[in-house]
Amino acid sequence: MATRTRRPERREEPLSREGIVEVAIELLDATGEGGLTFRALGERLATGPGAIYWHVANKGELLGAATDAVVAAALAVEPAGSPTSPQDEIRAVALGLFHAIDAHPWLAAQLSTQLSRSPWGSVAPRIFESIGRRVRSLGVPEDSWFTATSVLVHYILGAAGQNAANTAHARTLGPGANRAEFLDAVSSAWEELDPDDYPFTRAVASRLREHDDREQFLAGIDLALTGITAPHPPGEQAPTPPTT
Amino acid sequence: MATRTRRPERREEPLSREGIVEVAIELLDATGEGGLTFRALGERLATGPGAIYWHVANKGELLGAATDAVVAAALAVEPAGSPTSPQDEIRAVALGLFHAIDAHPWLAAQLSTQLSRSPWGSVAPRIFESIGRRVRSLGVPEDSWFTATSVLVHYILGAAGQNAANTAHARTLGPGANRAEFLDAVSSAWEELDPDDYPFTRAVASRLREHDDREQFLAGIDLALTGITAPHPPGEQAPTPPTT
DNA sequence: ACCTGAACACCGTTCAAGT
DNA sequence: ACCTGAACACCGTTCAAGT
Repeated sequence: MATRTRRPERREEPLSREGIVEVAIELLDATGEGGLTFRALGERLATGPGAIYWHVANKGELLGAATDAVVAAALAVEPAGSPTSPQDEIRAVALGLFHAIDAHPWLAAQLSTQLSRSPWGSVAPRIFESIGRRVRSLGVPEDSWFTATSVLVHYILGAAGQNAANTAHARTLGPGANRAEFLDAVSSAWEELDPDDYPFTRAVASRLREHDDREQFLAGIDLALTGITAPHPPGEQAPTPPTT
Repeated sequence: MATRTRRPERREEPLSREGIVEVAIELLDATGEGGLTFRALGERLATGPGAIYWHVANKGELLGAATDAVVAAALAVEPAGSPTSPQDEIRAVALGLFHAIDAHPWLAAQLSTQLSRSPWGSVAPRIFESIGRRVRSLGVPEDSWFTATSVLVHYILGAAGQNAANTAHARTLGPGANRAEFLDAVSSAWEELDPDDYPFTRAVASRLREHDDREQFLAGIDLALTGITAPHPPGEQAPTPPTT
């Protein structure tokens, strides 16, 4: 859906909103959030900055459309053949978003913007629905649907954003530098914190060094799932049977 | 700590980094992220844009310093007199951040930037330490310290950001409009989604209308705490006794 | 209907010149 | 040491003019 045709170097076809969004994503991937410019975009599309405004209202809308396209693609790859548990499906959806954010680091900031700035847009319901549907299948009481889905979604986006930043930073450390070297640097910085003020952070610093981001991410998902499916959350009633 | 002296209209004292950061926070609160400008800041400080660069390297550093100051203040208010449980302390710290983000809506985006873009800075360790220390007191196995703290921190920042956006949006809806009216609008938008594609989102839409943000936020914290303190997370060993 | 590109009103940042 | 303010190299956005 995102990889239809190579961008037209000389442009035989007229501009289209779809094509503009596609090139915008390429530009964002290649140059980061600051690299998306109406002038740079115009250059890649062999036109001026003004032409784009015929198809897109402003930069915010363009970023929103790019975000929606990437998220829709990431959430579309779920049809696993064999029947799976809701837990496994939630892990799969979470990993889909994890990889999308890793492949498009600009997505992390964009997603928080979309979720908070325009919850009525298409991005928020898409993610919410994808996770929430499985939460419902988990058999948690209806009272907890919203809370449980919120915890999962916020964790997924936050942790995936963290991971993507690690990947991105590792790249800037040098050509041969990898993620392990970057985590090593952060770990060292944390180990040099004041022992009186930061005992905990110092204690987990070493763990940062050896941790597998994907593994770590899934551990967080499982921890949230444990809370969601626990007999009854503190101060709440016992769960009702599944409603599927 | 943030409200020392009113800004010097004619400036008797020389510029100071501390004073600049203080006025930057005022400007951010009053005009939002887009309103913080070296020119606007210079005007409030009765100077030109160039003068600020003597005390602050660039805009990023200024935003980082503003974020750190607000977060430090929010986390400093924890000395509850009576002895409390780690759970209560985590709730208190979470609420402190919740209110700080509500009072300074620009903080939400800034915090994700700080956490992912500069984990070696002061903001990330501050938050991590404040939550992590209590997680440790909960008696969870050391293996889970990092995961548990991550889940809590990501949820807190994500959900608090969401809440702050609701507050901010409600304000723009009109002078008399309140948060309930805004949530009502989002709720209505969700109820008009396609029933085949968005059954879950439609189902929880009504719940959005009646929900108390603070209550909702704390319910998420409790859900995470349930997962963290559950007998043993799936695929992990049994917890070890507390290490405090 | 769609595109062009100059022009406008901004930015962050630099830097010679001042005190 | 610290400040001033003009200047530079950008932005997003608009809009008369073209096809």
